[in-house]
Amino acid sequence: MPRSRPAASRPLIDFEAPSHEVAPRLIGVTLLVDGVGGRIVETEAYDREEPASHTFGGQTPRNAVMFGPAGHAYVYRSYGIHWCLNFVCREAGHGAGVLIRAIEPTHGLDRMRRRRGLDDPRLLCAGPGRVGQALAIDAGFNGMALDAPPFELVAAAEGHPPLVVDVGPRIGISKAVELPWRFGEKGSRYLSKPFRR
DNA sequence: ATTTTGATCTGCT
DNA sequence: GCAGATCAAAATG
Repeated sequence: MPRSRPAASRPLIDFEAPSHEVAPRLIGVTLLVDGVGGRIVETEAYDREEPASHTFGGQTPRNAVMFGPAGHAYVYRSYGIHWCLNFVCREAGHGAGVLIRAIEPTHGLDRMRRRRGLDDPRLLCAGPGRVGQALAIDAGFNGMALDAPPFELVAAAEGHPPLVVDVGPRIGISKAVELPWRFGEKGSRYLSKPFRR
């Protein structure tokens, strides 16, 4: 009698899917970089077909990784200051990804506090630039595979009550504002901004 | 409580 | 030149 296949033998997330489908599935998943991180509580989807995406105008040196295979990290510099982390989605050549916007810190709080120069856990990873600083992301992570160290993704534990995902418009963009491609854990105190309705 | 400003990178016009 | 998938400190009401 074959026993059921261990969950670890199957990829945790199918990144070869549209980013607006991958983004909500990432909510509740634990993201660790060198053992530091926590539960993803906020994401945004971006896609080549849509003008808010870095890939909208085609491939450039900066966004080249997003045109590569899914399941890799796309890291970009935001406003000249911050490093932001994305997960590449869809088939190679498409140009789609999910921006990691906020994390509920659970692992390596001390290291995150040192990197951020802050104590309040609610401010450690509440925003894409803050996530980058807390996890010590920089250009060297661009293009790295997400299924190998230093990255680690851990499935969400089944919660009681079960996890509910809020949906809304993306933040900080001026084009394609109508797309409801921001996702977050309902009621989380670790979001970059609350969800309205 | 809301607005402004500085940080100063990347790609487009 | 300038706008942008941002954040924090400073100025202002």
